[in-house]
Amino acid sequence: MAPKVLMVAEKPSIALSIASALSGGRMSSRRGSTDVHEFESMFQGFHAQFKVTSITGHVFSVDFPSTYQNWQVTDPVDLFKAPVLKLESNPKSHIRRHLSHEARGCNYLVLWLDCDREGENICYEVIECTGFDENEAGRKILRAKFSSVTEKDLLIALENLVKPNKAEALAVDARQEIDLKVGVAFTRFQTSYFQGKYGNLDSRVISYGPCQTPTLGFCVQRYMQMTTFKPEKFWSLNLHIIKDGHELRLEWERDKVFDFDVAVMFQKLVLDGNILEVTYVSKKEESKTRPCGLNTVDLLKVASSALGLGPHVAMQLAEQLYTQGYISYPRTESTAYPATFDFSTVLGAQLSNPLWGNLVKSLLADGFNKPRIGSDAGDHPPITPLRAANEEMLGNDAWRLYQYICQHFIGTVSPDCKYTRTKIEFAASGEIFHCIGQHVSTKGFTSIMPWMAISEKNLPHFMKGEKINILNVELHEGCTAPPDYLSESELISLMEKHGIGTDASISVHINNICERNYVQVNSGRRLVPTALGTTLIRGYQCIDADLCLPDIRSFIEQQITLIAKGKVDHVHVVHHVLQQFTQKFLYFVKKIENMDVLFEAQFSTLAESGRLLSKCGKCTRYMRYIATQPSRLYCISCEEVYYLPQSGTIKLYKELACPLDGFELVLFSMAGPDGKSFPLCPYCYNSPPFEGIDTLFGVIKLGNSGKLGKGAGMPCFLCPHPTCRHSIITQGVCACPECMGTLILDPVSAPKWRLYCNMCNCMVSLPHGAHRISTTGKKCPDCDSTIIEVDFNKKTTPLGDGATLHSGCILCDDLLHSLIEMKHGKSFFRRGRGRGRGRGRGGRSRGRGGFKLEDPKMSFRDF
DNA sequence: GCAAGGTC
Repeated sequence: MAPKVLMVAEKPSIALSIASALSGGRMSSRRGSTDVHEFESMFQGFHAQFKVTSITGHVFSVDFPSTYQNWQVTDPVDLFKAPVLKLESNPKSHIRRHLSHEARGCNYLVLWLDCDREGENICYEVIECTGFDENEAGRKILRAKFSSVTEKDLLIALENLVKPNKAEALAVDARQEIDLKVGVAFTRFQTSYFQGKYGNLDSRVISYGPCQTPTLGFCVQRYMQMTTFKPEKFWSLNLHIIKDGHELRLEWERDKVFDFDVAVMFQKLVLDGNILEVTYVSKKEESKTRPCGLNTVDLLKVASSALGLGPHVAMQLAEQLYTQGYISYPRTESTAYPATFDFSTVLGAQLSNPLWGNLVKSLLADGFNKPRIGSDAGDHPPITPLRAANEEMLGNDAWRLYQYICQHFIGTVSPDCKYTRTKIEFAASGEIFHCIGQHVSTKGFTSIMPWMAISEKNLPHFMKGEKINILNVELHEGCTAPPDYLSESELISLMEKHGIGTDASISVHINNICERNYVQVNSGRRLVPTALGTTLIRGYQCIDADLCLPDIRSFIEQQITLIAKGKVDHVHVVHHVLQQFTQKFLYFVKKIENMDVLFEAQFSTLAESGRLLSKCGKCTRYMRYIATQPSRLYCISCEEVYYLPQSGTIKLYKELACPLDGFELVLFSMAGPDGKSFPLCPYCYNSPPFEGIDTLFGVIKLGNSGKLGKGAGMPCFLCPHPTCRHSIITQGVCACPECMGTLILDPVSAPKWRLYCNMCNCMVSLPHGAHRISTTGKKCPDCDSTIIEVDFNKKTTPLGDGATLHSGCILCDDLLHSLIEMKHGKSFFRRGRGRGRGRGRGGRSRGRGGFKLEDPKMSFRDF
């Protein structure tokens, strides 16, 4: 039987290229989690059946077990020693199931992941999913090494399959674990510490990361240079002459001096001599070289500085252009084209362009230049256009980005720009002056990239030894100026230089520090650090400057490189690095007050922030509501913070209190005109009373998304399952007749509903056949308790035909009594003992306490 | 609620 070969690529586009190349275009494709291409061909000397499919980047990502997920319970320092789980990154895409299914019955697994460390790591993720075993007899795992996806390179790779490199994969495992533990530990600690003290930090989370923090560090460093800059006055000489009827200004060789008297002395010296002699005339052929291929970092820099598009947006647009087939893969480090690159075809696609079609035509006719040799990172070819496009097809921003990619590509195959540079030097009383002229002979690539053009400057003719009269010598006073805020483009260069982030992640880190409110993008796309950003960096500098220096990333990289090279065991390296970071963390915690004094000077404490809103259940005093993110309540006397759901508004809810803890309920309304509202208890929201349930009285998940959103409703808090149809008595405001505690609808007994009170463990049965219980929002005129509605299902009701909806007060028999009696002849509820809403506060009861459904003594009245 | 790295 013909052997079966499963091939897996890192992304769908590569799987398609591989299948087309190996099958000669004769394959069939079917849809799956990712597409599968099937064909038959020769493999290792045999006729074989091939399947080529792909994943979409990493299949797994690392995280902590659920026992470490609670911020209140877990001490961040414990995270350094915590176990780490690999979980499917995107469970909904079912990549794992897909690979496992496709691998069934296959004899060979060929891994076509990108040829870098991350790719090597993903190889082992794929192996894990397919169930292949390296030591298994009869099944083989092979790795294809390729530097481009041209047919030729892919066929060569197929002939030279190797084994995947475990050491490189382990280096990535190490990086993942270190990044996770360090990032999460510091983030949780400093978030809890500062959010628990200050009210106007205006960031949901005070994050720390070995990439994002040094990125912020660069912005703040420039800001510090600006604020500490001391301007200095300087003076220079502007010397003018007239030659062939043209006035000409000459540059002073000394440029500027910082002493006024010295400047005046030079001015006098030159004026007294009054004659200028040409001492040197040079004329040189110069050239400005055409660009190398375009990589991601250069694209992002141009997008920011010339097109005004931020890196995050630029990457989104590039991604869109790529998936629509207008450009090649946009995430690459390489500026060198592969040897087999087909320039004519790429150029040919641009012939129809109205702006540069003619230029392309002449390049194709006259023979275009081979691009300059750039650097080959072994990942993907430089970014080039593929299909022709116009503005209508792409939309303005995508079109401008596409246009640049085209111009750059055409530039790379155009001639260099050639020009003549003339320099004339003059002397006057021993002082040297000069002027420079430029004349372009070949525009070359600057025709298509006009912003790179050499400016023409014609000079009159000068002869060596020629003497010229000085027209005047002006003393110009200037002042040194501080540098401007760091531009995005400069930041990208710094990140690249220091190895912070990768081509794919640089834009993410910059976006992160913006979203966390550490920097703001100013006009001209310059990054202005916020008070929060500068305070954080100044704080790290006070405690441990390493934490915000780029070396922190290079240290990790250098350590894991030892693993990749097989020099040190990965467990040892991880242990060693984490031990160092644990020490740094403990020292940071110990010295946090040094950072805190900076925060104190900059921000308002929680006690000074927000406004009084709702009562604390512990001290019964009003708590302050802080609306800036993260929105929360702060009790000044208890010094406790209660976080609230974000992105919405909060107001007091009917002055009702939660029966479990006495905290006043608040109403959360989601943002937007149709935003739903949910009542919630601030205490329960922060520490859910029932295990596995997000919160009592409102909020949180419903629907498949598991998030608040369109279609979300109030869940049954007894049964957290999203499809549970049990409703709770709305907002739980019906009071228990015994103790005035809130009665909770018990779905366990459905369809024979019961209400139970978990304060006093009593229970009230409701009529059999009731299929919905809810509150009316109306109050009983007698006792001020809430009137409930009992909706009976006609078919099952023992009450007889016509029984539909009954309203009544749960405390005051009268209303309910009379209503029910009309149909039934007896009351459901015993008369309540108390009247009014006074309620003793019991201890907080966790879980369902002593409530026993089957215990008849507990039953208030078993109907 | 948290990192950084893939990719869509």
